[in-house]
Amino acid sequence: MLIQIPRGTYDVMPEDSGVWQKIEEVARETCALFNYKEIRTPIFESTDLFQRGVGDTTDIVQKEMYNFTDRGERRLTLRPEGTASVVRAFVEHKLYGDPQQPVKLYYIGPMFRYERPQSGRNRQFTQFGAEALGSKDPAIDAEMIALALTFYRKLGLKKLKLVLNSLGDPESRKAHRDALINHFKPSIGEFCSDCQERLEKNPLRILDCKKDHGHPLMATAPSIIDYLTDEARDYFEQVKLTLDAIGITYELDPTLVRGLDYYNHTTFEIMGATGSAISTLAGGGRYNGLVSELGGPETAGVGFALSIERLLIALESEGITLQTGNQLDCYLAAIGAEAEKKAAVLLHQLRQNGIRADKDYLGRKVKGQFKAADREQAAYVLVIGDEELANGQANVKNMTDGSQERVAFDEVSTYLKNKINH
RNA sequence: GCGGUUAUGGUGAAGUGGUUAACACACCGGAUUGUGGUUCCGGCAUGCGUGGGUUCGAUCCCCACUAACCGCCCCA
Repeated sequence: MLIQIPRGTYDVMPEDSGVWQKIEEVARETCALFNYKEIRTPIFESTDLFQRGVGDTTDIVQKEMYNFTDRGERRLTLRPEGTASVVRAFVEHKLYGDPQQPVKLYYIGPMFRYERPQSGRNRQFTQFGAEALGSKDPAIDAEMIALALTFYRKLGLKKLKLVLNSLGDPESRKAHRDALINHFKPSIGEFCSDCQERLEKNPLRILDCKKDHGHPLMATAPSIIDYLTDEARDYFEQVKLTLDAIGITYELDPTLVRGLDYYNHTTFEIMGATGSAISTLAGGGRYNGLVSELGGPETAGVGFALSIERLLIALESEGITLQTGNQLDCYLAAIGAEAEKKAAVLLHQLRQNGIRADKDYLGRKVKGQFKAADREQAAYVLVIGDEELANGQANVKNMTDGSQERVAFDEVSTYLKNKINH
């Protein structure tokens, strides 16, 4: 039996890789615009990093990690997300001592979670994320959001919705958590089994439940907003004011909870238009305790991550086709053995002059060579036969309008360079 | 981890318990002895996800497995 690709993974085939390259290019462009520098960290890390960073009680750590032991008995994990690694590197390389503060970083790369695959959910998926470490200015929370939105808009997405919430500082969170437990506990028997479990583990999640969302206690549940300390409330106000000032609209959702333990204060999600149930394109927020949790000095941090796979779904459902520009400039069609030799030489010359060129290697007839040129969307076809060899000129055909011209072999490169703009 | 649907060539898909598994697109060749995107003609699955079983015989019936898709949970 044929060996198949592992479950939940996929190949990006040549016909699609141009789109991926384009997306990555726009991501890098956007980061340059916002002055974020790339960081590349390993694809696997110590299991401990994620247990401590992401949080031991999260679903990610409890059931979705790809863990393995290497030959040296080290406990390692394929990274399920990017922030923990970035913070680890930040601490390990003592970037908190860098004169350039805050430290603004981005990454693009594969992440791994053991999950049941479905639309927009894979076991290996690709995240583009950014992190700003070392500043607790609410304006940088807004910058993070602006970066993600700018990236999406550059790609042409229009149907975007920003959802915003604040989880407050640890003090606020604790007060709210206690309030939730008190609110639901007396009648928890009326809720689904999942919610009963959530009561002690993570009462916030009860508010997310789809089964019980009609229960009267849902509407009257205490909102985190009411439990924010003055300081946390003021911080959140500043974030909103900054967003208002730069014209970014948002929707407040006090039930917006993120799945990773490290979040506090601002959390946000960007939703997009997708055909199916999953519409969260990006998620992020502030994680002020994480750096010290991982052994660094008390350092503030904000970040987001977005999935390229989900972005592709959103692009498709908005009917956007990215321009990739992988077309060939020139295809050489040769007739006869002598012409074949000449074509090989010309081909090399064209390429050295920066012209994307190719020729036939299957001994096809002229017609077949033209078909091949057509498939490659070649802008020009250079025909070389006995006649051309005799007078030292190639027959250059413009494939768009069908016109043909004779051009001396020596001038072909210059001729084509003038016609092609890239 | 749970539930539903599905699995035939490069692609989309029809089909039957029994000699050659429709059709369309794509591809290859020819008509057009040196010119693509139009037209016409021809070629193109010893094979119907994998492994078992029932049967004289299975792509079609039964079981298991695997995978994909959709939903739940959760998330990007």
